[in-house]
Amino acid sequence: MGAAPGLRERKKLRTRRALIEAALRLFQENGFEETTVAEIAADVDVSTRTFFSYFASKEDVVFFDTRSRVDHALAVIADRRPGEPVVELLLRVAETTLAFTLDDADGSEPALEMSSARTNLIMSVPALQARALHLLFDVQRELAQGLRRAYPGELDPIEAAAAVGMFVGAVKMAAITSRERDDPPMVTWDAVRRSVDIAVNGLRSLDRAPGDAAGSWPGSAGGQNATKA
Amino acid sequence: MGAAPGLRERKKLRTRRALIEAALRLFQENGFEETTVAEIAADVDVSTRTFFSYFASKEDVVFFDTRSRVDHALAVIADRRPGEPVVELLLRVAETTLAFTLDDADGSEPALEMSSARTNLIMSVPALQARALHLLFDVQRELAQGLRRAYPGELDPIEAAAAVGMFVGAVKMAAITSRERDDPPMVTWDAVRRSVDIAVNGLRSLDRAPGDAAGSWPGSAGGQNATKA
DNA sequence: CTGTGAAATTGCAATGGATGAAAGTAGACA
DNA sequence: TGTCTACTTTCATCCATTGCAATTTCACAG
Repeated sequence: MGAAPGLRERKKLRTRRALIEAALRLFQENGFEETTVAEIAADVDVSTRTFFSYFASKEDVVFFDTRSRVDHALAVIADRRPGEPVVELLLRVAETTLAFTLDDADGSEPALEMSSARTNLIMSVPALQARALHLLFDVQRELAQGLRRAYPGELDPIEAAAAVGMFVGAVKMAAITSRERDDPPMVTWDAVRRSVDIAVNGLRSLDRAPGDAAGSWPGSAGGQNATKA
Repeated sequence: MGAAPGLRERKKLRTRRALIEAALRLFQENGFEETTVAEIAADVDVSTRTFFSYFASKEDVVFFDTRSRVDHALAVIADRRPGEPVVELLLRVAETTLAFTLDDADGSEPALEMSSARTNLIMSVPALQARALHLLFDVQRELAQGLRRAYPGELDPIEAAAAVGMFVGAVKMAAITSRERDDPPMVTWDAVRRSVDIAVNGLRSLDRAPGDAAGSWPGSAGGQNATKA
């Protein structure tokens, strides 16, 4: 790979990171809308104009590490195991992506703590919410395309799109619903598992007699945590 | 309901409609970004400031009829038939909402033609895409809540959220994927039906031997249209 | 070293969306 | 007819975002 990054590159990386850190800190301390791009730039001692040569918008700083995570997921899909069912692959993508994220998505920052704070920030700022949803949408298209390529002749574009859409859709709504109720991480985690079960087994499974075994993930709580209805 | 709308109300309605029509027309003719709010306002002979007392943002004019459609869907959910399975209800919500939309979502406008042109506009303008996704997200939360209320004791918040998320997610991605390839309406329609089938039967159903009967909607083409993979 | 070209940064001006405040105007209503 | 109130208009201002031209800073060949 690239041997000598070169001063220029290093400097750019440093500036980028500084902008990210300053931005996230200021957003935390003073709020997103309250913080102006000028302030962020000033904090890093660059011109406002420079900020926009690093990020397309004020919102985008917050999602600085999205790309690497998506690429990771796409890689897993591209390397799908021969004969592996679509469900299995999607499950594996979810697992590994999470692991990758918790590990160290980019190359710095205390992933775990920051991740949570950032999620709160995103959920509480409409503009960020919108950006996140838009980003997620584009990601889904990429995933669907990757899935299609991984199963040539077996999965048509519509099926791939629907599969990704329902999987992501289920997890997204479940996760958000859980976080909204201030569920502790473990409970939210279980909510995600359950939503995956539902996606795997279909909407029909919701109408079968409750107490119906459906666990499809190793370690699933079994889909039975009757949260306060 | 309200008997005499009163001149004041009528005038307000008229202004609102005029703004919507002017905006959509200008967006069509000159493009979304190219059109300024000032131009729209000028076209209707009101101040720019007034525009913002009718719509929170430039984007929002485009989604003027979303509210009524959502309310319609929520009404269907609230009136769910006793003993009706969740899947059935969701299917029915989709059906009736579509019918309602084609009919006459608001009270004017040639629903069909406009609908398509508007979708194209939305899909081609990032800002509108983002707004649409954000709106859809909020809608999903409302639907999930409605669903939860419609099945007290039978559906916990997570299940309701996951159900709505996967259903909407599947349909959204399938529909968009189809439109992107310029599929004719009929084909797109079939794509939606197939995505519903997948959501109903679960991701597992994708890995079963192809040619597996799965039609769950009256008139479904059978989920077999092998679109050019 | 040193010149030179490419890449990055900066300053500056302008556009346009969005909001707050004060003042004006016109229906609603007694 | 004369308020009361809702809706508009003006006016001022903030701030994100972008284009442009000038300037600075590396990378690199000579």
